[in-house]
Amino acid sequence: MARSPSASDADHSATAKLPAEGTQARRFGKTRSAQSTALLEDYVELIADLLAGEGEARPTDIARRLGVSHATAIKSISRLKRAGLATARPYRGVFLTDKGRALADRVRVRHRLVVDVLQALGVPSEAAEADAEGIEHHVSETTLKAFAQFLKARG
Amino acid sequence: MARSPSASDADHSATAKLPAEGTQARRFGKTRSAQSTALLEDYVELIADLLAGEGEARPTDIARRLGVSHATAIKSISRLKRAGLATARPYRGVFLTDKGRALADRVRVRHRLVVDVLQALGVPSEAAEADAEGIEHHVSETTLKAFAQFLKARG
DNA sequence: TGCAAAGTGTAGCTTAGGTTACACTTTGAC
DNA sequence: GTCAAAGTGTAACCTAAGCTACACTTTGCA
Ligand SMILES: [Mn+2]
Ligand SMILES: [Mn+2]
Ligand SMILES: [Mn+2]
Ligand SMILES: [Mn+2]
Repeated sequence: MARSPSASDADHSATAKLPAEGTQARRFGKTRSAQSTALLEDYVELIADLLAGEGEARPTDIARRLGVSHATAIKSISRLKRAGLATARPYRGVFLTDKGRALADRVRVRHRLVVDVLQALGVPSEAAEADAEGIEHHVSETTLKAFAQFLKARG
Repeated sequence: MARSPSASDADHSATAKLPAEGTQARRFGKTRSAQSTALLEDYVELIADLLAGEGEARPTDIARRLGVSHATAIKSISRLKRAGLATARPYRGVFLTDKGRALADRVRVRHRLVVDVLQALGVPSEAAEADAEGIEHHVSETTLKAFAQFLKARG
């Protein structure tokens, strides 16, 4: 088609609000990759909590808490194993590897921080908890630092 | 297996940090459904921006800005059509329906607000823009109101 | 001691979202 | 006017994540 120059060249756009193509693509790409790790993060966080709270993490408990079928949970646990985050033997519950425990720790801290910031901004606690469950996976290290700073400065 | 009572009954857990099963399941379910609309939201927002800035929204431009192949963009545009958010005729670009425009407006306002709050918290602008691209899809109406309130109160 | 209920695992299906490869339109430039 | 390059559409394939249905283990309790 040999790309018409009429509406696309340079920056003479009406509102001048579109970011550079590559910049925008990089941002969306980051978001997509965050989504692909979100599920792993939620699983390891939950498994760590169950292990700490109940002494064991069983597929059915995990499934019930996530609101999915046990079959779905079991398949995701396989993905955790493939990713080197968890171990599990048939009928014997799920455990975290060192790597899984390390991830769970980071994820738990981040979750807490996101909830605290939301509440500091005046978000009611149930909304803060619910929204944090999704937001946490998209908060970069840079943003995390700013959050910590903000909470500290604010007492 | 008849569920052993030993470690699961009541609330006598060690750390007492786990939310009620149903509450937690509801939160995770909300997050999952937000993820399923995130892609639609990003597409309509981008299409609206392209229409405003360039006068047209073509599959290849959309694909380049999202950082995906044009084939992927075209398939997602089909999903937008199925959802009643967009129209498109072969080789003729993409347009938004009234519903699509309305969604784009809401999404743009929300995107802006999230970026502004992040920056107000001290997040550098590129990180704010990048993180907002993911965060925005998980911000509830309740949280949105709190954000607006916070920005107003703070000048 | 056994057996039913609960839990676990697997198979088969679906949708979403991504890819590459290839064929078909469109259109600006010559 | 032609025609090549750019854009568009479609097919075939992949993985992730969800589901239901069904078969197999485990284990508390009668
Ligand atoms: Mn989460
Ligand atoms: Mn979490
Ligand atoms: Mn977005
Ligand atoms: Mn956005």
